Amino acid sequence: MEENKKYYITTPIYYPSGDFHVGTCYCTLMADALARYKRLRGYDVFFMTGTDEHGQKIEEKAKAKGVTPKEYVDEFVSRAKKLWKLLDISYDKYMRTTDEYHVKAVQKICQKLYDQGDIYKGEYKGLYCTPCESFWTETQLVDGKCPDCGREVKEVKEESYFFRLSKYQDRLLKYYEEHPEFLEPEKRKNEMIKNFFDKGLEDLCVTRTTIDWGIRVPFDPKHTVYVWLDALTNYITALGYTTDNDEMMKKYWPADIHLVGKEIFRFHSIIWPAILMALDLPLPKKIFGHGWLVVNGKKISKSFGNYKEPSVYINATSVDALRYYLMKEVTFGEDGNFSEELFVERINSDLSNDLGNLVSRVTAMIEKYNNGIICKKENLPLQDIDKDLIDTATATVENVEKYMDDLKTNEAITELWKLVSKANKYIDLTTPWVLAKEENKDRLNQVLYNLLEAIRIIAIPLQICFVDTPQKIFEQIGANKEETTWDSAKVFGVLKDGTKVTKGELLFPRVEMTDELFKVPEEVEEPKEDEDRKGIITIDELDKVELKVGQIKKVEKVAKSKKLYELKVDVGEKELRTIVSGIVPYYTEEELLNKQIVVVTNLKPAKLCGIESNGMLLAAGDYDVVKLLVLDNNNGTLENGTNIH
RNA sequence: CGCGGGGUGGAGCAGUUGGCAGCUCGUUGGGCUCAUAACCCGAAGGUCGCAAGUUCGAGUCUUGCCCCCGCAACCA
Repeated sequence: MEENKKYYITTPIYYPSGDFHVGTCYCTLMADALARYKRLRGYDVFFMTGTDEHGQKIEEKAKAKGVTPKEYVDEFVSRAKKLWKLLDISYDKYMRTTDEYHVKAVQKICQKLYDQGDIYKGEYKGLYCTPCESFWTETQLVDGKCPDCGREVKEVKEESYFFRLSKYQDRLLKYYEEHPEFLEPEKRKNEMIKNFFDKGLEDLCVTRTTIDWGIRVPFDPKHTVYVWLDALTNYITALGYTTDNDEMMKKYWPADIHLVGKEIFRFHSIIWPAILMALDLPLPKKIFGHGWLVVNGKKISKSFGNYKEPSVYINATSVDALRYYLMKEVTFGEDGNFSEELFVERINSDLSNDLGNLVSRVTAMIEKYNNGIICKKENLPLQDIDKDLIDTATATVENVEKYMDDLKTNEAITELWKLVSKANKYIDLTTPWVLAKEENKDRLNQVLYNLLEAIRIIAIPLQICFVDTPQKIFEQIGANKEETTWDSAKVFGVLKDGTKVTKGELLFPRVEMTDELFKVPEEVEEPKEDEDRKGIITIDELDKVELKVGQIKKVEKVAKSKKLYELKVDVGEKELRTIVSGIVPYYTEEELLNKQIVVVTNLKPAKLCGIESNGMLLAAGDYDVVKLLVLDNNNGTLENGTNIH
């Protein structure tokens, strides 16, 4: 067993521009599980999470809310901490890039890199939209114009400082080759090499003059430090790097694992190691890029209607249930599917039926047949089924260790459930209720004791994943502290004779899937009020909208697009109107042909995929359902071009 | 030819270095009554997207094609 070993694990520091959803929780929960595992194994764990609080977006968000950037991020951080508390995240430090020590350390790092020539002054060339204050690349432009506002962009040269990333290309590649475990999963490493190294790394722009909300560059204060040197460095500044008090740095660096989402894997696998090389610091041992959660098969997004506050799931079930689902159902490193139906299914079958029911039936029998007292008989012969149970139990923890060390979290959980299943089967094979009837006390007690031991051995590694349940189990089976240590789970026969067992409340009550279960509580609609008021129009304004009966005469798919039809519509004019409409997923060409529909005829023309659209079809629905407003005209009396009031 | 991920029994997934195709749920027949209508045993159900190739042998390697998803674009 490794003595006095340390384990430094980090999540990314989150950017306070959006809301947390189950996907964001996923990363932190997995990091938490790994941290808990290492603590159980006796490691000195330092687990850090936090927020990346500078940058233009924050400035804008704060402005929109009418608060200072600092007030804005403070508010966000307090919400984040509340969520982590709800999820029982066992972080040791919450890192904030606005903290004084970080700001100072980043400045020192910049200065050092500048002094040694790794940062140099250059020119950043880009296409800039002044009203939007944004840079765009050629490919992002729409018809050569700003994709946000449609206005002209101009080429701007901005004085900037660059980090000599290209200088480190060969060293990085060599490092990857010599340390195959450095970047995982392997497919993501390959992606990096293929996408970036094969093309050659370019030097990296690390300062901006257009952003005010950031750390000042010490040798040129009109510049602020851009995200790379500000955010990535948090992993070392939090340990006191560059300060006199750098004991933490000595103790915990290099990090054992940076857990990051696949979208920021690139920064962590290329830029961050290069910065560390420049600072002459050892590299983290592993950077793991996990996948994303999709909800009901789709990316989590408010516009898909599949976004919910994580608390909705927790309040309807339990923290342990959510933690279980994410750890068991998602293959670590791959994308995973979260669906409410599957979530309920897992709770009922795995947690209620298998685990919860096992504890329930065993504790009930001990109370019923032996007044809740454990009777340990040391000298009774073991039958084959006993040996089988004991062998499985004593092997379980070592298998869990093996899988956890390989970051195969779902396999680790599966391993535990093999023992759950074995114990349930053992009850059926030994039929304690028959033994009780036959008054075969010795065998009955032996069987019940074996079952309690199996439960104890299950509950110990369960602490990796669960935060409440293991304690409840320990209380029910009367296990004390020494009987719940990690190593005690490798030994069968730890619980003492005479221990009191108490059947407690159900660990996991079955959950019924209803519409109400995961209902989002009615929100006080704060920002909407203003919009509503703005949304009210007068009858005169309504009259401005010209609605006419139109008939679709010709339908053609727009080749370049997945969603667009080019329609020729008769609205009673000499020529047919060309209208481009994004309803390919909802209607076939045949369905549309000759339909009479409602058309907005005085809408300003717009180009879509190069085709000018002159009007708009009215339709009901959102992303899932779209139904055109089709006119009921079975007599054929309604003429195309008729006004609609 | 923009980049990437994926297509495995009804559903959700696993399949490490190529070697008789697995898991959970669901369905179905039976057993049990200690337990949260829970538990246990048995059964049905797959030409592993399509086609070709390498091989004694391919879900696993190569090539081509089809489809889905994400980024991007766009959603009038």
